[in-house]
Amino acid sequence: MTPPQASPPGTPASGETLPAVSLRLETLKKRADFQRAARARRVAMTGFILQMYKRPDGDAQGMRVGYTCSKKVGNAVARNRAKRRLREAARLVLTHQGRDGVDYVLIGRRDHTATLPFDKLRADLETALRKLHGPAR
RNA sequence: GCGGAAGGCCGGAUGGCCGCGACGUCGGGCAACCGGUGUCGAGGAAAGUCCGGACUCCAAAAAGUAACGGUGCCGGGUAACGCCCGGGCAGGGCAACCUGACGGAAAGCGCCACAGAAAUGAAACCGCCAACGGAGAGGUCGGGCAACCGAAACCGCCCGCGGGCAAGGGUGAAACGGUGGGGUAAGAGCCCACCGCGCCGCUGGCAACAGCGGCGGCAUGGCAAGCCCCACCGGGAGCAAUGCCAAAUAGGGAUCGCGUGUCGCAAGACAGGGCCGCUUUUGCCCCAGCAGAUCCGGGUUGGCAGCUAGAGCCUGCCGGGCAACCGGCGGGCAAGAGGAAUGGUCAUCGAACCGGAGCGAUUCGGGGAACAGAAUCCGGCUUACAGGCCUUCCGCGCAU
RNA sequence: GCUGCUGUAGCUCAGGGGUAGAGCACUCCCUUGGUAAGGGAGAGGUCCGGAGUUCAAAUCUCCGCAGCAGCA
Repeated sequence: MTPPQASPPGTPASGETLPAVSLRLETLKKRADFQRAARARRVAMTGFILQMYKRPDGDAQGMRVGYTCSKKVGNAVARNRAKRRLREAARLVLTHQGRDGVDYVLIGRRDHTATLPFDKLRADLETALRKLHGPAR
């Protein structure tokens, strides 16, 4: 999985100083990445649970996002809809406020992810990001 | 107008902005890729995975057969089906129409609890009947004025013995044809009529079957979604199949099987052995310290193909057919993801539903769409589903 | 996606056409100074749901609904 591409040792691996630059979103696909994020810091909101894993310095650059909607969320329609709304929220928020070198995982919740007003969902994501970015040091 | 039956269709619409997936194309870049642009992008059930196929692998195929499984009125349609169409029969409905796992119980085995006399070649609990024997309280007969005594031909009762009968009773889901009449000691298909049943013949039909006639004289209780018999069909596994590339690990261990002939220098040939349950035929493999089978352990949880044009769907005309469907000519449509694309938002219009006004047509405000998301692909079935539209038909009521 | 298996008392399971059972747990009583163990008595069921076959279905058949497992 993800062979290390050995970024130049001189590069400062801090994406934390450039929040205004819009970053490309890469989708998380490997099971191992999800499991690693699941052990990391998290914050729960009404519409979702956000997990954030800071990859070690020297790893590949770029921000990655994963989405998880298990069978607990509902049937196939509810799961897909929840995933799409999370994806749209991530596109609007994380491209501006996300950080480089970080894996985010958004987990859908039963009933709320698919029905919450989108503005609320988006605002919650911003709040959750502040909580995770703030005290983490 | 009210109530109902059948078949078919739709199942939110239009537009703007920002995004997503696939393919094509243009530009930039050595390349990874980036940017622009065009086209296409969920369903009637995409679902359940219940049937049938295509396709792939198990080495391939044919014939027969055993076991196992499936189907089950008849005929047709189809690549095939447990599907569809038409017909028959049975049941339901006033009708339109609907429903039906609908072969065989006189090949065999098995089961039929409880109750009941008896649960299937009948038997006989209560009961019915005549004869015989007994008894002698009643009627009766004889005697006597009467109390009473006696008799046993008749009527009825009681007891006994061996017979005849199965109509009636009661039990049960079911009791060895039903109803009526004759008949008899009492009864009984014992006889007769009708109905049912069975057999035979004729007619109609490809057939299931129907109609008519004759005969039999009741023999044939139910269950085959119990075993079974008969007819027909079926090899197994599944796209996470399967093939290829790359990476990685210790090419590890255990069990089973063969242990090998003749000719030939050899190649090979012939025996022999093995290979989808078995047999046969064709075919393929083996002859070595090995190759084979099964299992355990270890590694990888990457990429590409399979992967979307096929018995395809829709439709116009013509032809065949009652129809399902088939044939011909023409037109149109047709997603291909892979942690898995259809989303977000705004505007306009909007069905159900809720509230107000009105006798009502209607109108004002609120509200903002059911079940549900392609995962190899087709044909069906089944299940879920707010609401709406169209066509045909039936019954009742009113008018003519 | 594909393929299997299982649903019976609070829990673990029997029963495979004829009145629903066992063990543990629960309630009450006995025993003990008290508790456990032991003994006795008792309560507890839409047999996952709906149709069908049958006189009769937890059992046989069909259609659903849940839960669990396996397969790259």
